[in-house]
Amino acid sequence: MNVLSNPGIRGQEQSLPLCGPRSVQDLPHCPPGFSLSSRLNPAPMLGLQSGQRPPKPQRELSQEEQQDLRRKINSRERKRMQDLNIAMDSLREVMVPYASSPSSSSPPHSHQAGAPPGRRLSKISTLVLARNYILLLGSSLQEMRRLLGEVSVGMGVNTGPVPRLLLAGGWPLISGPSQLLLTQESLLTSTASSSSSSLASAAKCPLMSPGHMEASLAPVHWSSAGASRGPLCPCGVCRLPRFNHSNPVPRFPK
DNA sequence: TAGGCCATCTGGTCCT
DNA sequence: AGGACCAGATGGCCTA
Repeated sequence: MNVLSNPGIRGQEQSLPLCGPRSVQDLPHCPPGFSLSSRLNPAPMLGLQSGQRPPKPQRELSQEEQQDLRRKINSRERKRMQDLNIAMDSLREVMVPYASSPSSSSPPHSHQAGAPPGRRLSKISTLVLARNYILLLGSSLQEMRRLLGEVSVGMGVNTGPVPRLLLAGGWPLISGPSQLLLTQESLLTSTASSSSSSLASAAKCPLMSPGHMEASLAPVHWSSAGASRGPLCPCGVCRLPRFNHSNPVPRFPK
């Protein structure tokens, strides 16, 4: 039986290896020639080029040893992905205060009684939002520095107490990541359904399109003025002003 | 029912 | 050698 077919068990800490069509439980049914890896069961390399050393002869592992090793590898991979999901959840907590499922231990689409409305941000949405939020913070910092300079010049002092604008908390920029989601429009129709539909339209976001993903890595120049005036992205996720990427930068080489 | 999102398994590659 | 990381494959769940 595949535990994935058991609702509610997904995402929970699995101390035991999964049983399923692709689990180690079915290894005995694997076709001839199946190998866990070239390291576990060194087989002739089909694409071995001349000059390359053939793999060192290694001890053949028994079927039980192979299964144990495969369980260990699977367990590590599961743990790794769970850690990744934990980190993603912590990022979601920062980005989306109304996330319905704060923990990855809950089914991603569950609508349990008592759970807050709305849907958990997808991974891609979380990452795009985080990126945009970081960019916005950077531009806010720049704007703050610029205004601080103006205030200092106006007061005729170079150094002095923090301007009252800052002390009063009236900074006209962004107050938190949720502002990336709760635009004026969404505030007017502030319902969970609108949030869900906005998230559903994330896939249509031009910023998230494959082509734009490349360009979106380029440095962008934001300003609070531009953020308040420019046309907003039609997708419901980022809801950020469109901007032009003039100098796309290459990805980091793998 | 199709599409999106996800967890898991798996084999390969790289690093320590 | 063992672990981390990655990407492809697969199948389940959910929503429109």
